[in-house]
Amino acid sequence: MSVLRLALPVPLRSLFDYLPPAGMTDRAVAQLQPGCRVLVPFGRRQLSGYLVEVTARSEQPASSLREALTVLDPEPLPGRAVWQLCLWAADYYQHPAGEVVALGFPQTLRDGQPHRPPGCTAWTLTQHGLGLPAGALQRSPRQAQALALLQAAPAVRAQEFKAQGISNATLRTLAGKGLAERCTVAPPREEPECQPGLPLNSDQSAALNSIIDSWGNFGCHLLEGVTGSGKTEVYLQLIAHCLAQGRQALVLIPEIGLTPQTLQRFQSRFGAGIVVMHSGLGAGERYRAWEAARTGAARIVIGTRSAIFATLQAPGLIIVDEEHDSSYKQQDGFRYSARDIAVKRGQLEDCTVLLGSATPSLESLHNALQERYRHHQLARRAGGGQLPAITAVDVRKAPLQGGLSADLLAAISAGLQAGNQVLLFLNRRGYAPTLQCHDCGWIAQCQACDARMTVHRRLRRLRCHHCSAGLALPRRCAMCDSPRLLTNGLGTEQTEETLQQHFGKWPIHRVDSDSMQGRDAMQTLVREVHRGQPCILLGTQMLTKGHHFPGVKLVAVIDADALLFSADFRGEERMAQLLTQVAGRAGREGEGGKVLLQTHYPDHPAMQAMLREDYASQARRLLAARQNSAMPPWGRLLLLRSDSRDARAGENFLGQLRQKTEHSLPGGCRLIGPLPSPLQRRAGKFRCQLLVTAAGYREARTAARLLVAAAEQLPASNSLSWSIDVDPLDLG
DNA sequence: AGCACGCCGACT
DNA sequence: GTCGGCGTGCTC
Repeated sequence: MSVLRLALPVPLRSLFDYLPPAGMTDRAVAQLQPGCRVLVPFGRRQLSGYLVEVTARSEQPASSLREALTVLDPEPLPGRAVWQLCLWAADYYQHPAGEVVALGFPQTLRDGQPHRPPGCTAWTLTQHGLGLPAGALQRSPRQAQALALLQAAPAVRAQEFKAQGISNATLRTLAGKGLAERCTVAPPREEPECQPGLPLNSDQSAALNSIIDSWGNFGCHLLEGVTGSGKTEVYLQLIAHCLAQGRQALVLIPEIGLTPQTLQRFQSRFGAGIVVMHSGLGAGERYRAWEAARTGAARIVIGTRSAIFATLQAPGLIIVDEEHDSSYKQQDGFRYSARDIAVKRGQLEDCTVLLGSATPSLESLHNALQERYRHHQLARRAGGGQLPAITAVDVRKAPLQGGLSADLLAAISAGLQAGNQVLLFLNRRGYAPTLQCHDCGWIAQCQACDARMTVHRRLRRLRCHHCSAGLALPRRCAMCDSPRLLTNGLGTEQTEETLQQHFGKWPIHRVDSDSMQGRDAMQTLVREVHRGQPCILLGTQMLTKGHHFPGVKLVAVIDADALLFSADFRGEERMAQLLTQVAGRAGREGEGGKVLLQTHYPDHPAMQAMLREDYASQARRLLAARQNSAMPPWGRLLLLRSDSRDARAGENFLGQLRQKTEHSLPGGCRLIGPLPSPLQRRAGKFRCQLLVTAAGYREARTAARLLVAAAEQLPASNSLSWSIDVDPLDLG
């Protein structure tokens, strides 16, 4: 007896056993390969699962086994490496394998549709047509010509007939005689035509040559290059090398990093053969891109996080740009890190992996310093430009208008008058983070979260930035009915007003998720700013990611203090990355870039570090400090979260989990909690967490398996859900 | 996750 | 009398 063991796309970690479809021979069953999709009945519905193995017997009672309906794929669609990668990731992140594998498929295939590659129309000979001798149909020269083409290849694209002057009518005649028929074939492989690269400076060519020298096997490289040092040019020339070897390149970019600018740069260098994969794609486009990557029709695949699961026909290079960016880590459901999976994939595909950043994560830096990765540094700006000077603006006792000190206002004014562009960074959208009653002190809180509601004046609404709640801006206090309501603190909307008063005659562009609503709002803005006219750019992180504004000479951080007192152990790392990235927007072209940090704590060690050291040396210092606390990257973390309607249930659940597992965890593991999450109530649910620290990779993996097994055995009490986060980024 | 079954409130 | 609310239980 043969049993098909399947991974099903359901949130259940077990595999499911089925009998082979009725009528399938033992021989055919024995030849099935892992990764094939199999359509099965599941409860009252049908699902398309993935064959993990064919086994001789099942743990399940034979009577409970149901028959599979059909095997959907004669050959598995994911390549061997991606299949292995998915199983590895499912185990590493302790997530159901079926859901992981499904991520590598376009929606129609997940739904169990047969694989009909979206290709070009073509013609092929029928059985009858194949029987014709060469040189047949002499009485009709057009038909004979068409036949000759069809006899030379298994299928010929309609386009090629057209090119030969053979009309559709001729082909239809052949079809009418039962000799030929329509079919679809994969689009032809588009060959990129590499334009010559820009000249490289010595750092760039050293990095490029060193990576090329170690080409041909798995190897991971960290390219640490200051902002403006020309990392992208190194990527492009490395991709050109990869293409010349007949291999494909996969380029991952952060979620919002896919700017038309980036794409344009790739297109103008390589011309054809590029596909893009991101969440904005429609179902059809996505399928097309996926198929082009899988068949090799696409030579370069540029995509966001989930593109790491796209099968490639012949990968030679995987690039993770801005590898420190937190959007590589999925923050819900299957909480994977595309950057970490990229390194694993490089091993499985035996190809080169390149992680690039101006501000590498301490994880990657650690791997580089431990010589697990090759380390390449670009310390100079490509055009020879100077890195901007960073200065603190001490705002203690200084009067602030809309958060702007007199010094900053003067600097902005001077910049604009000199014909420069100015970039202001404020990582808080809305008008003000708090609405308070002046008479009784009442503060507008979200009903569903432990959070204050943000005032959005333009919209005349209060909104919670942690859930979807929103309500009309109240005119009177909810407690005492006083009409004297004040706003406390400030956001981009308010600062924009102040700027409007002072610099009304210059254009002021606010750039946050509220103001950049339209599909191409950002693109329109970028085009406008690139014209180079003096203006003010005021925005949140949105402004700093993936966009270059060469005309900006002055950058100011309006509230640098907001980054100073983070409870998270990564707080300082994040602050250094963010401020360095923001600062890097200044003076990209030529010289004279200036960066001002407004702060009440100019003497705070982290602030001093920003002023005196570059990122590279800060990062090394922070890395050393982490060693003492055995925090990542020296140690490993697992986070178990619970989510429940009632405040106690989650703490109970995690407490039991702790009791059940703490004596069997591998040595060196420590448990912290259960504790309420920093924002305990969110969207009406109470959140708790149990943090596990482990000494290393092996210990963390063992602990993860143990904890999940134990959690699954605990009674699934009402309205409680739990999840595990392996290598969590946010302990919140 | 779906999709059932199951047992209590406001409607034709 | 039913339509339907979502609690809870199962899926090889």
